[in-house]
Amino acid sequence: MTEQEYDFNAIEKKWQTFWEQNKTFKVNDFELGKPKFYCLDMFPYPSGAGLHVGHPEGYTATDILCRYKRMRGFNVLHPMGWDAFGLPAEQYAVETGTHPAITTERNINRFRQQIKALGFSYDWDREVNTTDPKYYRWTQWIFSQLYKKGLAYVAEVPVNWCPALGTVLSNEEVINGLSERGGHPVIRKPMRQWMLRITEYAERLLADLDELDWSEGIKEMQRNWIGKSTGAEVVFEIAGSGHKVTVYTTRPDTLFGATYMVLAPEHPLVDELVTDGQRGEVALYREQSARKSDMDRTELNTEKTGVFTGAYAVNPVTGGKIPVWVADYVLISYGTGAIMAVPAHDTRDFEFACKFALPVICIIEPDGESAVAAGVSVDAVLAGKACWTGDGSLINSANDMGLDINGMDVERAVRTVIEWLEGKGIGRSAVKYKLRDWLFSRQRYWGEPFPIVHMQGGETKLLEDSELPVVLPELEDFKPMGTGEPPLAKAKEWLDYTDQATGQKGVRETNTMPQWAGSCWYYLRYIDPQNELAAVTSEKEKYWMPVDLYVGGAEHAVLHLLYARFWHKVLFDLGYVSTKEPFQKLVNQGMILGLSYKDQRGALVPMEQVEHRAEGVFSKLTGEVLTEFPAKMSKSLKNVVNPDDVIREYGADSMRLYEMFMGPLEAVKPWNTKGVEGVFRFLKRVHRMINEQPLEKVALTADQNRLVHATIKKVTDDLESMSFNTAISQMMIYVNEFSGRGKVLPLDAAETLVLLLAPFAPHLCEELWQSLGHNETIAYAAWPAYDEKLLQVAEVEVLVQVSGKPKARVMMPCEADNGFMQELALGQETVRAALEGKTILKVVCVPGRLVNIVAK
RNA sequence: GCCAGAGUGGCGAAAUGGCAGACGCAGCAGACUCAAAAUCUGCCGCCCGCAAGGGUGUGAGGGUUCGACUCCCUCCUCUGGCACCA
Repeated sequence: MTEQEYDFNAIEKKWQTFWEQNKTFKVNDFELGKPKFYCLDMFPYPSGAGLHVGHPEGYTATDILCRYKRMRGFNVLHPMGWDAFGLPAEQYAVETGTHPAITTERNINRFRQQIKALGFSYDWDREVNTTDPKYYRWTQWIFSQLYKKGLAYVAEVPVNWCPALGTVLSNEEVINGLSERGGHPVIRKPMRQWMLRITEYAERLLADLDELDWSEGIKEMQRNWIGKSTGAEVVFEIAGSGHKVTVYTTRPDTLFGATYMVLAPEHPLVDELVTDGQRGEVALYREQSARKSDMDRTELNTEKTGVFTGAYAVNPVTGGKIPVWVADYVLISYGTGAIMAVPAHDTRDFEFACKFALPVICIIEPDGESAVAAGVSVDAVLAGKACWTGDGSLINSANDMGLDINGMDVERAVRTVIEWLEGKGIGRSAVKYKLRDWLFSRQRYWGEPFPIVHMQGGETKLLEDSELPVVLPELEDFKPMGTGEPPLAKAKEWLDYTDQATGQKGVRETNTMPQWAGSCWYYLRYIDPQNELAAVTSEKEKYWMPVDLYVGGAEHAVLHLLYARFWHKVLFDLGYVSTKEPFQKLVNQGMILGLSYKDQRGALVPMEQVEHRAEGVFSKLTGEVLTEFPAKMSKSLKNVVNPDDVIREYGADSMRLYEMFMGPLEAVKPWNTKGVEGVFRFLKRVHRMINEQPLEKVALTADQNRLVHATIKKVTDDLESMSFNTAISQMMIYVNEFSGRGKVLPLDAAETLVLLLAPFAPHLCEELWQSLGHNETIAYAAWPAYDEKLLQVAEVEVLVQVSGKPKARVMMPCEADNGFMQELALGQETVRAALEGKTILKVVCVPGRLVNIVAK
């Protein structure tokens, strides 16, 4: 055979064209006799910067799995699309006047071309784009369903208003009180907003997590976000007035230790309760805390503030009067916006009580042992000089109204107090969640319009399904008004609406939906992307759902995944989808970091000032020694790796293989271009081996056969568990064994390798498969099977240890029994020498592995 | 502060109770070459030793076990998330 170079460029172009022209990866619904496999990637936001090396990591993993599943006879749904609404395109439009639709289309084309260059086996006929009216028509339709079900409502709520950007921002877009883009200050401002009642689904969103095959870490993050707590609501009377205040507490057992009460500054009863003497001070305090930005709130975290209202509440178990304070460490948005303060057993209350000299009454004697472990003095707690939040024994907790919990532990006391309160009708057990309703409107242009019209009569009208989509109007000027009025308010003609039936006039809703909307249901649209009569037809939905595997970055651990689950559950309740949960299995790929450098003072040094020498890494400017460390890729450090460059130099197959070889998919790992050269060498070797070594139809030796079957087993098992890195290692071992200049290569060994490697390096393997004489694509060739019997060896090397120290290695039959092993081991000269003058206490035999002789 | 995850050679890592460091990168030595690239061969945790060999070693300390990177307890460090949620 003639020498051929591994021309990855020609090979990759050839097969990408082949797949495209032959629609190799077009998938049909309802394939007979094939199990389905729905494998989903988190679709990208097509930014102007193009793909970075993080995107292909997850995409490569899913592509390998999809190609493997096809070879195993699965009907595989593997689609791609674009999450294209969002702020960057709109900002760009404001700056340049370029319509976001144009920017978006340009970016999508770039992304599509970059993704195709990696040879992913997507069914491109199912591509979706959230900004396409044919798509967002159904996003609007789902909103209609939410609205009809009473899950969408308008409320005046405080939002993150950024005056510099002239828009509200979501909580995720605000970092330490500054806007994520531009770093402008953000203030709280009440505005009329659309909200979605996600809180109504809090319990199910929490409970159904248990059935999902997600990492415990992600599930725990969702649980914490939903933040369920159980406790009690207790009614306190305000002395000398008819008012009652309900507080929420998780520790009703500590009621005897409640020495004051705190209301949130925004609590509606503050005005009613405040005494004339305190009115001025309270008003001032409320004003101050209302003005506090998010940044102030986080920074002032440490120091507690508050003022006395002058009013007193009556502790319902002691009958004692306790002062009512106003303080912003109590949040109006959680619980009832009012608390009973138990400084002896709550760290925040303790801090506050110390600062304002409020009484501290200990009513739980700490467990001695746990107090010692926590470094807390029991005497100090009993004297009210220290705070104890752990378990213990109740003291000073009895009254003459039939309640006595002295001596009980916390758990029993909680139950007893709740029963007592319920009996008296002044309290009840209660469940609270941290989860808040979802602020669902934005004052932006580049988002889905709401299917809502405000009629002249004041009525809010939901548009008929036949009136969808409400298409975004063309605008010349995308700038926000600065008043909080959305840019759509400028689309004068579009705004006017006339009801076809009644002739009534109205004005369209000018807010748009947040970027999350489109991504809440895209996995359903892939199933039936062209359907103009429904978001998805029921038969197809039943066939494909749920998503069997969902892969994406952990940055969406809470929000996207929670929002999508919420919508899915609503659609489930309405009978539009057949599964309770959308994503059965979820895997989060770890971030790929760039190599970064810092100088002696710890200052970051950009890549272009870094010089590599044999002795180490130095700064080109100062000549000082630099330290290498992995950090997030960033424009400022100039350490962003562009996949295009990698593909140009080493090819898409090397790029794919390297990203999988770096380490476990879920681990965070640093990029090292030198590593790409390693897998590139491996692929060159495979290419050379099959093209240049004499290929013969010869029988494999027993050792070769064992390696072939062991490799099939290892690669198969590793693919099932998504351990791509070790599967690649095994194939390297295989190639190291079979390759060599002039060495005869058994045809079976060659074919098996090409089949096993095909999901990882599909272009090269299609080419090699063809050169091995196959006319069909390898994409649907049968996955090799292994024979467990061929993995077995007649004899194994067994390690003989004396008291744990290796002393000899002995070949023994695999099925040797303990007696035989022991005898053989004791017969070894080195073993006998080591046992000289010692008594054997015990012999441990592990068949096929080792013999350990314990002697003294 | 709370929750989760992770700490193994110069580097990415492997081994989930049985010979730590497979596989790869970098490095060193050699072959081929006028030379370079590519390719091939060998070495490659640390310490002592010319070597044979010995000692030591998976963040630290303790425990369970014939045997621990792996299981249990305490602590330290790093990463991610949440953060006055009563």
